Amino acid sequence: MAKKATTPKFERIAPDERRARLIEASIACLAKGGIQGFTVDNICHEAGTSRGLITHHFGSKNALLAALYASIYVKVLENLDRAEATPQSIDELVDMMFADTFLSRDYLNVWLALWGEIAVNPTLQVEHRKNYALYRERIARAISAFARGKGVKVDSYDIATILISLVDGLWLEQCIDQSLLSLERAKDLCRRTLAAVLTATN
Amino acid sequence: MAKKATTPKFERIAPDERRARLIEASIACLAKGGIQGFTVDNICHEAGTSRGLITHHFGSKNALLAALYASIYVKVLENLDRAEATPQSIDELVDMMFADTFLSRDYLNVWLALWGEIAVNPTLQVEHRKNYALYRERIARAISAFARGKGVKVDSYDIATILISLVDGLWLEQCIDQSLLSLERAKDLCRRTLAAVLTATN
DNA sequence: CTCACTGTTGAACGATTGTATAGTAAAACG
DNA sequence: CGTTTTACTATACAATCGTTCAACAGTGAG
Repeated sequence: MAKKATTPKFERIAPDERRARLIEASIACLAKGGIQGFTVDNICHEAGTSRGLITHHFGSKNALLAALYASIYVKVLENLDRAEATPQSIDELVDMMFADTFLSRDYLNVWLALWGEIAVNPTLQVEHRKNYALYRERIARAISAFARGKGVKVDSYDIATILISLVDGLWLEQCIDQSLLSLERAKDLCRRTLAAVLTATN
Repeated sequence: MAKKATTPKFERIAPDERRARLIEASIACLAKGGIQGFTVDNICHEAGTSRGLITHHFGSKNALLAALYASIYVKVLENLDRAEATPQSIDELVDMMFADTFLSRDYLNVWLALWGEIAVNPTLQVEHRKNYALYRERIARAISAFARGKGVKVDSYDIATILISLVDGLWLEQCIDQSLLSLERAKDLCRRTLAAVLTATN
């Protein structure tokens, strides 16, 4: 036997990178099995680590869930910023609303689990309040810019709230059963509603 | 010791009645702790029975959840039938949408849990498809009747889909954090949107 | 009253839950 | 190279999970 050329028994990486991987694995588990699939066993198996790492890096499973929520909203806001600042048409505006990766059907169970937790967990509630305000802020700005371009004066915050709720509702119904409502028809109905609301405040 | 006047050790009631009570207890558990609170221990403690009864009356916990879902939708449709057939104003129509007991904040976790299950469980998916169709049917009829009264011609199914989604979305946001959106403001935004959509198709 | 029926109990089962912890090993530093 | 640090593994733990099952007991029929 010459030199020891054995492969390392485990990969030792920076804590931030490990945390990111555990969050990613957790999202996959949530997507697959909802909050019931969000177990230490599932997550660590998905991440390819042993079960001790969640406690080591997050302190508890609940803390991991909170970190997961924060991480998702960071990305949602980033994606929004990457999108065009001022949509030129209602089509563009609606597309922007539906564009986000996290509004894919795969994430239905993720959002359902998070919403359920937010309603119960005070820490997440505070986090949500902040994030939702930021989210609505940007949507309102986009609406405001779009309306100004058309020479229309609107209450952008009200319309942003309507639009967000409508998109959430349509997305939800479409996720739950696509045969009842396709994504394309959901967008269509959204465009139609938005057009009506924008001209009504003319 | 004279006659035996001991209180019975348990209450022996008709299977249907027992099933109803177990479903009621299950709803309470779901409301309190989401799908994580939906455990045999919790449910039977809430219902005041021993743990064997769920298997005996439903076969399994999952079957109980399916029965619960069916039971809720029966009541939702009943409530809708009890409501005025043809709303005379947009206010009445919107009030009708928000009126249902099951759109109380207490039921947020119940719906989140059920939606998560529907998306996964094929049996519930079939059940949902049927129920949602019935639900939309009645909403569409109400819209149609209302519009006819106003002398307006509308595509009542499209508008029903929009209205249901909007109500769901607004209700959701309002449940998750009331400080971001109150119920009264949600109704207000709903009225405004509905009015705009109805006049736009004029 | 006696018997059959069955709604109901409660203990027991193995599997799985989240966390604590002792020990291992990879990487950084001198 | 040797030492220190700490990311990491792996086991153990009590608690709880859903389900099974044998025995109990309330109720109506005969």
